[in-house]
Amino acid sequence: MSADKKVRVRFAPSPTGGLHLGGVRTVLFNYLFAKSNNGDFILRIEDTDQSRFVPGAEEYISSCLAWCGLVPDESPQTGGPYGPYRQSERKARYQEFAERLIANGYAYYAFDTPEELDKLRQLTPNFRYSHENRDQLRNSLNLDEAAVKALLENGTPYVIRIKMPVDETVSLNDMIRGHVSFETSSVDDKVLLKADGMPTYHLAVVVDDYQMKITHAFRGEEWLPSAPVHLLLWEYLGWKTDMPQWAHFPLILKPDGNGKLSKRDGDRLGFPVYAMNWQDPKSGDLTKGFKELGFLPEAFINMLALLGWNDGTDQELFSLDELIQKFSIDRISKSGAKFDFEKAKWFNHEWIKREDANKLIPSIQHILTSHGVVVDDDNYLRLIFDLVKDRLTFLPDFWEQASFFFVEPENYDLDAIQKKWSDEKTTFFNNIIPALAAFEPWHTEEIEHFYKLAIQSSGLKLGELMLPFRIMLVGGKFGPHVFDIAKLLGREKTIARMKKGLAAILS
RNA sequence: GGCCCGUUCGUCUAGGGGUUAGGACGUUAGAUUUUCAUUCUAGAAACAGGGGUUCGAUUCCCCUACGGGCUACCA
Repeated sequence: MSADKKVRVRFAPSPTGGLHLGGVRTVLFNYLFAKSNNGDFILRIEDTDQSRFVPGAEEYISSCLAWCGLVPDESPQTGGPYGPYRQSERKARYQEFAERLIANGYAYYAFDTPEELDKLRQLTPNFRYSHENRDQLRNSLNLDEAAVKALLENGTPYVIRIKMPVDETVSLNDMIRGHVSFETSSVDDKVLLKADGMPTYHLAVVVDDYQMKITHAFRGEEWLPSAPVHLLLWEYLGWKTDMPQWAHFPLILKPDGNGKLSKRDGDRLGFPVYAMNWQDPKSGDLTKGFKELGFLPEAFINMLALLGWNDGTDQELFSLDELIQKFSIDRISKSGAKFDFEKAKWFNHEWIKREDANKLIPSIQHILTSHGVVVDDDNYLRLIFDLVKDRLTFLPDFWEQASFFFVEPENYDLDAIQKKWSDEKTTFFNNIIPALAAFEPWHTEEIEHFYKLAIQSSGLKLGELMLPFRIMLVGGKFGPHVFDIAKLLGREKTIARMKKGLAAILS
């Protein structure tokens, strides 16, 4: 790759269901690399497996990227100069290149049926379709030309396989792992073109990366074993000088034990794995996403970025812009990272605290609406949010922490105060309620001062009269500073709640 | 089984031939908040093992162990 080429990277998911957090991290690293190099980020849909195609999955993936703020420069939706961006729509191209490989002796037709191969795999331990036994199978390597021609002409289904060379070493210089090499003899003759005329990943990724002028090909570590196939294809197709630079990202592992994190682990351990809610169109099953749980996209992105990458300092909180500034591939670690939901929660908490409240108001409004509450004063909502945001792990926690501002308490935590109640306290409240009703100005500090003064002159203890006041306004032993609550509730509601609360205590 | 990748506190990680091996999450203990949470302070907690190389290895090399990935007409 010459240095003056514009950086172009791609994320190439297959539209088979929910978008896994590992997928989002791959997107993120691609995106950060592209944007930090003034490059383009491309979304390409790998829909070559028709049997696994799931309707709606492509749109879902785009929505997830949009929510995360990782918007592609070119995609099936937006188009671009190197389309189409769906592999199913590029079908004809692959056939042509597969034939070219055969013509040049780098690939061959294979007529073995899947059933025949299954049988062989059962019968022969460690069966591989490779140089060791390809001359005993039904393919154009051992069939004579006329026989092959006849098979082709009468429509016998076939696949095209790469002919892996014997005893060669292919190697790549991975941007994360450095020099990695493979012996070609130990690699199978992978299928390049399937019987339905669609390419497999191996062919498609090379053809598309070439035609879309991809400069850097990043993917998960699970692809490393098939890298020699791709390397050879770049060479055999005559494009070696245009081959992208490779990087294989470490895997995201399950929190307990080891192994790749899967959707099942999330179900089992009680946390989301998908970026957004995903409803399977066939089964109707709904899988929860980070978005709907109440994660801020900034927190989700930040958490993912730190799973396998750091900037070398102690900083852990980064905005997307900061990440673009500071990202570099060579600070990605080589080893897999276990996903830690506790830490993910911490990131969200931090982002709820630091995010501009105005940005969150629409989401807060949405939460209130879902509980049947309408608040038309955004400014009032912002004041409340600022008061309770320290106590939120997820955005929807706002309801538990602040609903009493909008809905009068129905039940009171009477256990906390009733048994220590006294006539003196009743007298105190009977006096303070009308006094507050006339008190000016209705400001936090002034109310607090006035209330405490009243306690003093009553001869009662401060501690005995704080909690009852809180229970009257809130219903329970929680919430922010009680005089802040009174202030925001307003005089009228405060007085009404005190009266109602006192009645409940005395009942 | 074969091939490939990896290994620093429980977890995410910094570091790198000579350090009291640093930070964060979680955890423990205190303080503050006359509610709860937040916040603050302090503590416990790690270089997989064995060989080299070296005056000196957690750091470089090799082996072993362990873990993971791949091994489909799936990506």
